[in-house]
Amino acid sequence: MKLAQDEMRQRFRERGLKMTPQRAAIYQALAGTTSHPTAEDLHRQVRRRHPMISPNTVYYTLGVLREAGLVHEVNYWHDRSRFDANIELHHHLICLGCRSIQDLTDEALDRLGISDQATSGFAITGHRVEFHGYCAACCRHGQVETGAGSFNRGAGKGSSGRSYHTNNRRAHEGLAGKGERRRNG
Amino acid sequence: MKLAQDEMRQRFRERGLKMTPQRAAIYQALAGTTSHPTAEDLHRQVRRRHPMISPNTVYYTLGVLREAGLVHEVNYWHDRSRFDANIELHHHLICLGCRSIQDLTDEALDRLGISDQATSGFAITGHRVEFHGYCAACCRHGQVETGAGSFNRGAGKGSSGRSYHTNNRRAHEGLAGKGERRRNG
DNA sequence: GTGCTATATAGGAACCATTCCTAAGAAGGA
DNA sequence: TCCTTCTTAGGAATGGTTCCTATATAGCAC
Repeated sequence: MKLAQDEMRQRFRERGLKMTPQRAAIYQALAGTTSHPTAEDLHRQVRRRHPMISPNTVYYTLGVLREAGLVHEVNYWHDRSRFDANIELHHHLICLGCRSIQDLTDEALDRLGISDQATSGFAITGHRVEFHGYCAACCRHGQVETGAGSFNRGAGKGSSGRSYHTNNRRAHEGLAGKGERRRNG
Repeated sequence: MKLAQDEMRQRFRERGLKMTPQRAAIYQALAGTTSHPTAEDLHRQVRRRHPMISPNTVYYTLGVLREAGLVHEVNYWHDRSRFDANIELHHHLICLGCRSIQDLTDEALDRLGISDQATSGFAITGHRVEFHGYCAACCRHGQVETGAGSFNRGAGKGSSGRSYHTNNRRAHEGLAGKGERRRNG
């Protein structure tokens, strides 16, 4: 959904946030997608209209928006944070193949509860359900894995999704080291 | 639960994993707690009996165990991965105060489902429910926050839990920079 | 408008959990 | 006992994110 400038300005003002072109562009970009982009994704997109914007500004702004309750941050893998401007209660479908995240709204899931005795003094303020599996595209392309424990597999910053397991095998096979990384500057 | 050596050896053998003292110590340490320790926590604990063990070995071993389906990895914040030897279906109580994670078992939650049309072609293989709130200890000590959007707040590697928001304020207040970090060698 | 002040931005350096690389060591089977 | 393969330790590297700082700008008061 494309947000009207006035609507955005009001949301910012209500929370005591200054409105700047960069800030507006970042929030607009996030509000305009349901794909849960990373900070880097957002930076790349916003840079089209603000070539000088720094990653730092994107991180800082996302932090501010998160503090203000205007965006959510999700971390299903340990590689990078992903963001979401949908702050209504909702749930997630997490694809183990391509790592995409889809929103899921379901009133029955919204109403989940558990007995006080099961929580032993824990005061619950909210909840969220995550469903794991394979998105339609991954099902079509046969990305479905059958191995055990496939969720939360091989993330990590320097690895572009390789698992720890490949650690030494790669060395023995003489594969390229740090050359073929994701980043394309 | 303290695992018998035989039981552990069998679990490893079933999955084609070699059994080493380091590996046994790491898995034993994880199986003996419900606190969802980090790799660093485990390294610290295992080092008491294996002073030469390297963090690398801990990371590698946890990766192997995860691949084999013997442990789960969770990433509720973007700071560090946390691990769990409980591989039965269960759910989590996540404290927004001290960031502790408690296991929660509940058969009704285990049976959650959604209609096929709501998932639009997504093939579900599993699910998990996360409840957010404040643990009993944090409730006692008045750690409860009332602000909006308090989940997933200010994580990040270099920050020891400080939020992005403090970025510039700290500079203006002239607080110490990188001196007072968590790590204690 | 103009001026003022607090906050935002950009850029560059730093941080540190995690991974990569490598050689030497150990487990488990023949 | 030997051999092969997987593990370990250590040290270097990686890269998402944060820190530091000077400069720029939003928003308010006049």
